[in-house]
Amino acid sequence: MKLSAKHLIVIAGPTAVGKTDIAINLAQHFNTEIISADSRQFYREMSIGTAKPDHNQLSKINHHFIGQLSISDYYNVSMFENEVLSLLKSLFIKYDAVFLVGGSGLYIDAVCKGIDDFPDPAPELRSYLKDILTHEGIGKLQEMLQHLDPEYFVTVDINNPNRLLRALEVCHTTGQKFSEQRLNSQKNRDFNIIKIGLNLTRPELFSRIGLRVDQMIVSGLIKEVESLMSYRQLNALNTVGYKEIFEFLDAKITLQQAVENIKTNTRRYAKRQLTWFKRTDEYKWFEPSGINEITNYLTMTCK
RNA sequence: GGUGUCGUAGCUCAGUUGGUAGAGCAACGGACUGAAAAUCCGUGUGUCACUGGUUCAAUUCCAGUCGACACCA
Repeated sequence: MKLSAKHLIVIAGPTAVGKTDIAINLAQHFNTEIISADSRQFYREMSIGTAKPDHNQLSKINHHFIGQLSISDYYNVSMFENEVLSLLKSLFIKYDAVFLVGGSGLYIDAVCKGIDDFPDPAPELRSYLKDILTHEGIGKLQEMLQHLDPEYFVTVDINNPNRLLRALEVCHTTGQKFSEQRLNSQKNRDFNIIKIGLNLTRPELFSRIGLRVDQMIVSGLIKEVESLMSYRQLNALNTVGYKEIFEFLDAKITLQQAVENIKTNTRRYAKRQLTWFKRTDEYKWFEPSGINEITNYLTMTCK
């Protein structure tokens, strides 16, 4: 453990487990602020479908990185890392502990461990490579990568277009192999990091997901999605809760089917989140009802 | 009440001319360093309704029971 008196307390866990409420309680108890690490709550146009904290919740504790972007803004993990680090610098002047709360594992890891620096690829390059994918298929991308970076080619998720596009993008932009630049280096942070994971039994979690999706419909999800219809091609809207309602609005499926699909896709998302967080033993796991245990644990650990 | 059809995985269904069974979806497991609520990979989880009979062997053939549906009364 570092000698620094500053602590970043991470609260992670699957969607719908109850992170928002717990984090607010804890932030009140420790008298501090919350940084959100939720890659879809960044967007101000998406509220109901992302289960953003409501006005009442936001008024209790200062939240950062909620609704600071528009869905048409370009954004990525590296930008998040830099912005959070610079925000932390100023928050740690006022507070000894700050909470980082969310379900986006990659974003949390970028803040905690850092991410290798790559130059930003030109937007034209990205669309050029995407065109190749669309018109010539993934085989062509595989061929290109095998030629440009044979080392990465043998370890890459060969059928995953996103991985191939990214590697090619970096190779082309830098003129060097992706594998030579992706060092997976761990950056040192001048604050201590404490990681808390929240989880429930599967039946409890799945039941909460079902209830929350039903509640979203009641709260006006359809209207929210309808208002975004003309932006549907944007990446931010390639999101559970939005893509299914688009299909309903296209009259491709019934509302009932759309709701079922949202529940199913949310369950799968929750499972992927758990896979991410469980692959390290850095998290100390609690049930969301165990607020007292968490408070005690944090009080002890922060000393 | 009678006749007929059906009963196989969580769901929808296929199949076995008798050698204990397989698809889709769901589910489960995993990967993942600039799209990450994205993207990708892997895995059948089963008293073949029940009870008997025939047979070396029955999920398959036969009988009965139960259940579902349809038609006739």
